[in-house]
Amino acid sequence: MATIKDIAQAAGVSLATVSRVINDGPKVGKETRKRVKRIMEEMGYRPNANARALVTKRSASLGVVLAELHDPFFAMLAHGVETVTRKNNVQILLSAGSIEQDTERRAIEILLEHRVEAMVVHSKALDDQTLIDFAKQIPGFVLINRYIPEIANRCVWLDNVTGGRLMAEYAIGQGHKSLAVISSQYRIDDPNHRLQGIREAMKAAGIDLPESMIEYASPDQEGGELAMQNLLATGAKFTSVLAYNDAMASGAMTMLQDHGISVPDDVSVVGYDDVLLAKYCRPKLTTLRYPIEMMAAKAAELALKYASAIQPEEGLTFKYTPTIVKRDSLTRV
Amino acid sequence: MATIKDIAQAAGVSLATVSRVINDGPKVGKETRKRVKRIMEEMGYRPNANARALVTKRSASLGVVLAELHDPFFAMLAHGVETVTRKNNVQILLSAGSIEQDTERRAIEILLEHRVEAMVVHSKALDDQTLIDFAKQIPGFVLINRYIPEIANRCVWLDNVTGGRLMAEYAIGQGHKSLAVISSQYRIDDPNHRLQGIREAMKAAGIDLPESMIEYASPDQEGGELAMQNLLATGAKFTSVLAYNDAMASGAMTMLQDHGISVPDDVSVVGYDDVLLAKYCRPKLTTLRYPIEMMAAKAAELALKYASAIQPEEGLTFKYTPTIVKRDSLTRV
DNA sequence: TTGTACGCGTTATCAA
DNA sequence: TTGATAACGCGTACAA
Repeated sequence: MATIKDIAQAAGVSLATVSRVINDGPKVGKETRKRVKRIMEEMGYRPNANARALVTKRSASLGVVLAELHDPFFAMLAHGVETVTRKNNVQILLSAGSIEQDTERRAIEILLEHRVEAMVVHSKALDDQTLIDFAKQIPGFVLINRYIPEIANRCVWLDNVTGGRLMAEYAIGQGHKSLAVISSQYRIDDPNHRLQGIREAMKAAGIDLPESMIEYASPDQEGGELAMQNLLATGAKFTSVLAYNDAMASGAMTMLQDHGISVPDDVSVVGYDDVLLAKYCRPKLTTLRYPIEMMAAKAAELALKYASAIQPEEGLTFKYTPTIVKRDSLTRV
Repeated sequence: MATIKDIAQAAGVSLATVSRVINDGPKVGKETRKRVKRIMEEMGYRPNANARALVTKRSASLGVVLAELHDPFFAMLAHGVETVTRKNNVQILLSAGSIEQDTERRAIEILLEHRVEAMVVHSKALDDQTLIDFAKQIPGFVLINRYIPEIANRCVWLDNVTGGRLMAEYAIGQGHKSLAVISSQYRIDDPNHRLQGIREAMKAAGIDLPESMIEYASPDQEGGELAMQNLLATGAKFTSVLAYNDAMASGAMTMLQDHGISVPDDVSVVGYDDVLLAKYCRPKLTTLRYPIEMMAAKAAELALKYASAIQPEEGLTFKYTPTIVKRDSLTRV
């Protein structure tokens, strides 16, 4: 591949001049500029981003750490980031970290080695201190879906406690008095917070939530089916089910329907996340909107801003609150 | 950030020695190696991937060009690529190209500037010749979801003609004699090929397919609803509908149900792609499995292989054929 | 076993 | 308006 040197030679000028032409720098003769451009074209010249990054210490790339790409949720996240990187002419460097300490740390380190300017990180496995250390070390380091008080202005997160509360309050407001809950078996913050919110709302309404009405399973369609199966097996009575996410809600609905139980006429179901399938499944899912795409865009903007020497103000906070999306899977009782 | 020079100084050795330690090179004293490693650890040293790429002319990264990340289909594609890059310790550099000539070309050029070793490209807008030129220029250039005879061994693609034929043959085999078709309004190859396959199968069965039984709309849920609405409005009679993809099929089912028409009892529906929602929607969608994840993994493997000087044999071809996934949206009639 | 010195492709500083 | 030239951080012959 042709280098700047080849171009200079072919054009009969110096490296410096070519460099100026490439970067639209000033002080280049009109004629010279034209000629150099033509030759670059002819020789199919492409600037070497690596060499450039080396000398400028800026890589025009933003790193993204996430778990599984085929999860629609992460796809939305990536898309949110992409909308802002595109606007800023920045490339995305992906690093997958499958919710394990070692791989998550490694994912971050790899991005560091590539000297990405900024970084949007979705980490559930690493402990607070490790992330705080990274944040101190990397100006453009922003966490998404996680809140750590010490680095609050680097966190873009969803208030899951309020989210849980909203789910329960809505169901209760629609007359439901006996609720079941389907939660995730992974004891990370998210399910804990959502559950906490649900508990708060139910307590405020004077409704009991015995542990027997909570089922834990893997946070996907199969988990939802399994959890519902277990719930039904206990013979417990309930008029509505609050699920950890839409996939579980969908699984729960399937299992209910397989048992000849109508949704929402016999049992109502509420999801969480509002991913694509919430609109596609039947009945359409009443759920909580998790504005992940918007949040991811915000995170990317912040990361880029912080990276370009604009240091964060101390008091800032980027908390988002989910909102109820009323569709067809919950009915008044 | 500490450089190799800082480490050398701190450890009282030369650059070369440190470099050898980093790359697990031979001929380094056991003691020295240990000491250097300790100091690297202490100083938080991270090799600079850009500098390394510059001198080795290898970037340990694979570029991916695709349209929209939030489309589950592309999310699967990205995931397929990711499974093999992970195994090979290669990073993914993303470049989105939203099905427009200029952005697609630009996306490829950007990856080129980053000197990615290999490239998996999903391009629908660029013309054959442009892609052929890129392929000739870049050893690790592989196309996915597209077939160009001149560079057959760089193409990983799905046989959509056969796919269309399979859909129609299956419906016909189940006794359906009056079929409607919902196609995409974008006149790119994919819908054309699928339609062609459908026509072939119907012709072979001696069934007519008048143009009035084909509706064209945008290839998403809304498009599916709209197309079905139009179909119903014409008053035409049909016992089954073949859709361009699962999203359209899902939209069509919704619209049918809204009109009190039962699926599959009154009208059967067949999708294409077998994305997540095919399992989630009700009734579960009978559809064609598009093994995009496997294909993407294959493409990534090929790209990496070709990039590492192993040049493709001439005769090779990477054609995949979809298969029918029988679920609940089509019934015998 | 270790060190020296050059080159990778580019930008940026200083002269001319 | 242009041109030398010194970095940038690293790998690697070659020498010691």
